[in-house]
Amino acid sequence: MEYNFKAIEKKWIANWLKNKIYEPDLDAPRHGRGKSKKPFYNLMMFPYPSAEGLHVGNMYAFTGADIYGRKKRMEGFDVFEPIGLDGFGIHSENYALKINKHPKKLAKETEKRFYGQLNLIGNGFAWNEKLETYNPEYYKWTQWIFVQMFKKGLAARKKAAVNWCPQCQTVLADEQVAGGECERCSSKVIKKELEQWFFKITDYAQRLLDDLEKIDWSGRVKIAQKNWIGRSEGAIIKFQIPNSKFQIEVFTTRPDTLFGATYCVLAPEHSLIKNLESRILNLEEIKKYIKNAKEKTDEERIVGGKDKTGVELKGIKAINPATKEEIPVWIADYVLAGYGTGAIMAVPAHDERDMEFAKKFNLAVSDAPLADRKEIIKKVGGKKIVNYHLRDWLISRQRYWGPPIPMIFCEKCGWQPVPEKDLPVLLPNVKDFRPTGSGKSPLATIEKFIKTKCPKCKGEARRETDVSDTFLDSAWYFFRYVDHKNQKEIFSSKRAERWLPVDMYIGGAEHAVLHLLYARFLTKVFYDWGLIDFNEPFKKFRAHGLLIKDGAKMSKSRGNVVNPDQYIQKFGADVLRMYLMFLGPFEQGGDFRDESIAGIDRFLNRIWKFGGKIKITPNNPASAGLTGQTNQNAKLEKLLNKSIKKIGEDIEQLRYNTAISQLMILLNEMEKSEAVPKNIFESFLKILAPFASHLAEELWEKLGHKTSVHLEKWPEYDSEKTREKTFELVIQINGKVRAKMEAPAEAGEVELQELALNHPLIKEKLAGQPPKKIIVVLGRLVNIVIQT
RNA sequence: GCUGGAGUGGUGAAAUUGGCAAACACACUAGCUUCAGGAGCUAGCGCCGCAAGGCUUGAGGGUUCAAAUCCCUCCUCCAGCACCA
Repeated sequence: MEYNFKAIEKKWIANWLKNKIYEPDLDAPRHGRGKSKKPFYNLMMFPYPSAEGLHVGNMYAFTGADIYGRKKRMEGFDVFEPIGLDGFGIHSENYALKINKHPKKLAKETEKRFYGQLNLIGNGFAWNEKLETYNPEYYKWTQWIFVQMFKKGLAARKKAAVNWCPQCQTVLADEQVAGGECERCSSKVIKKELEQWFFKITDYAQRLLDDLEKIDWSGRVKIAQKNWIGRSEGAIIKFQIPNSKFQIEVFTTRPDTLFGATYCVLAPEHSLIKNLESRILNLEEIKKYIKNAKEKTDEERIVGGKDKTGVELKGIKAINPATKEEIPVWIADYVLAGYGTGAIMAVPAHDERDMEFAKKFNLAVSDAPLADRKEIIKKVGGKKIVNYHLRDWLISRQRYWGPPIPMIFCEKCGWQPVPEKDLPVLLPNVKDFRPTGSGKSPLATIEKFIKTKCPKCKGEARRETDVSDTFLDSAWYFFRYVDHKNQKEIFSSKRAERWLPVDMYIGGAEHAVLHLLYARFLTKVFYDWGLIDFNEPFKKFRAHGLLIKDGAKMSKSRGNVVNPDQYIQKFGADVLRMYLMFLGPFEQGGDFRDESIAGIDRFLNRIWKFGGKIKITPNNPASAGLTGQTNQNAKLEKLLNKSIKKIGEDIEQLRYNTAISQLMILLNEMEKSEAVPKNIFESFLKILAPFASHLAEELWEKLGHKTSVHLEKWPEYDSEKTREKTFELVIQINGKVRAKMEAPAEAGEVELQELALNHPLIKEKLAGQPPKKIIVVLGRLVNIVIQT
């Protein structure tokens, strides 16, 4: 009978749903008591639903995560594997703009489509707990978080030069600018001076850095976060401006080079410049330079970096506190306003950039010796400080498709949070959701929305019209999964205590300094508020690799994006799942090539045929007597035990490619048998089950089982049975293989040496020459070293 | 420039962490089979060589009885950060 994957997969998807085999009891007591099992929160990064449908990259990530979860379930854990949609935000909204469909309408359609597809990929999702970030039941709590942040002093409005994407017509957080381009639409980002809402993630910089030590995460992601936080230790040193009350405060990591500081440089935005205006002799020139610098994009400032620009503040000098010499003061845009004090002391002898600048403008270069690192700061009245590269999280977005920021401005009382009882602030259903281009959100055009009462004085007031960053939605969704219907509180502490923190999290490395950093931040904030008793959200995180097609990353612009639907249609979900996992190590990614799917398709068909044809003998092969078949069974049993061990270890390390190859080796061997003991075939189905979830289930049922193979216990291996009685002894002469022979596994050094020296081929090669040295590696090889 | 990671057959990749390089597949070749199809089965398949044999893990050197694996020098590719003082 042909393997009818369509019917079989459909049958089991319905069966699993009906029997709720992937729905843990979220309220079960923690563990130990009664029948409740140990909880295991198996999380994957929820997708943002683009209308093109599920990307094969999503399926790759989800399959890898699901296999891990399925094994944990079989190991006796109560596995919780939720799914949802990150449907609010610029990505979804930009697509809505492109096809000119209202985001709300589009969301309903993509939701249906995505859930339909996700239902077909063979994952063990807890469908009852699904959530979408654009539902008021969800974003009510996103807004609640904002209100608490404000009340606790962690949300504040600041005027700053912020990133502005001219295409998306909104501001962006630093983390959402990659190489000077908008993370979403790849437009060049420009700087704008605007007043915006920020979350004070910088208050948590040190904790975010320190706690990286205690979590089990992919190394590359930890390193990326560490670099992003960018701690550097240094000092602030003051340079007095003669005949004035002003000083230039500079930040340096090398105070010991102070003697070589031959000029100072201020960032063009530096506030001191205004104070000194009356004394600047070339004020016009300076003003022109400042104006120019502000209009440059980041890109221009960086690319222009090779050719530094700057203007001297004529009439202004500064005194080097170490040498007491008067040195010139410049402004230049190679000094950044947002880092350190926005001013530097330039030491051309020890800094390439300063040297470049000095050369261009013919400034003095000093080769003064280094000062003593320990004392110098005190001597010149400086102070030690720690600086971070991390900036505060810019949370405002001048867009439509997000949770309105729940704040109200009153002329009398200032900014007031919307009272909790009035949440959610519903996103109004406007017709024109397009960005206005005026620097304001589309909500700013809706009088009815804006006009409100001040919660404090009840006077006339207006609402904030910006929405919050979509990364706020996704920074806490894993908390909500455990209690997504709760409308009284963000989540119950009972459920959080049972299920959180997340045991295993799998997702893309591209979120290293975005989602993964924000989620850690909010978790620490929740901890400080007493909502939870842990301060890291994900105990274990593994970044999966990237799927490549035709040698390049899949992207719409290249037109090489693979949609899983057609493959599921043609081969079935099991084949696609296994094919994706067979491509290469999960954490490394792989090259998607149509032609190689055939190998997995054949493999699963062979399993199917084998399951239909084989004669199955009773469990105990020893009782069958000493026949040739028994020898074959003993061999099979040994291979099975080895396979259970290897596949178990491979899954634990996400090395699914080698686990699958071991399954193939096992099938190859089983096919050589005329009859296979029932217990061996059953074990094979169990270790196959995490990979080919439907096929394994169908064959399991065919063996007469009434319950799901996915609820079976993961087989144990007998280490006694993985051990061979003999091994192939490799005999080398001067490190080159000259002969091989069977040798007893127990053989000692002397015995192996004897065996090697007496081997006819070796005897011939040696021709009576005495060995200089003999190295014996037990259970492996003998290397005979002779004179050459 | 800085920080990580990686370079192994025609292709995707394995290699018990210093012990037989190329497992498992794809593609290819030959044969069988077939109501001819992108099906199934069998065998072969790193390179040179008729063979014995020799060579082979980006390049070069080193350590070792033994190196894809450790050390040094260099080259290439990928990812992230980048005028952060």
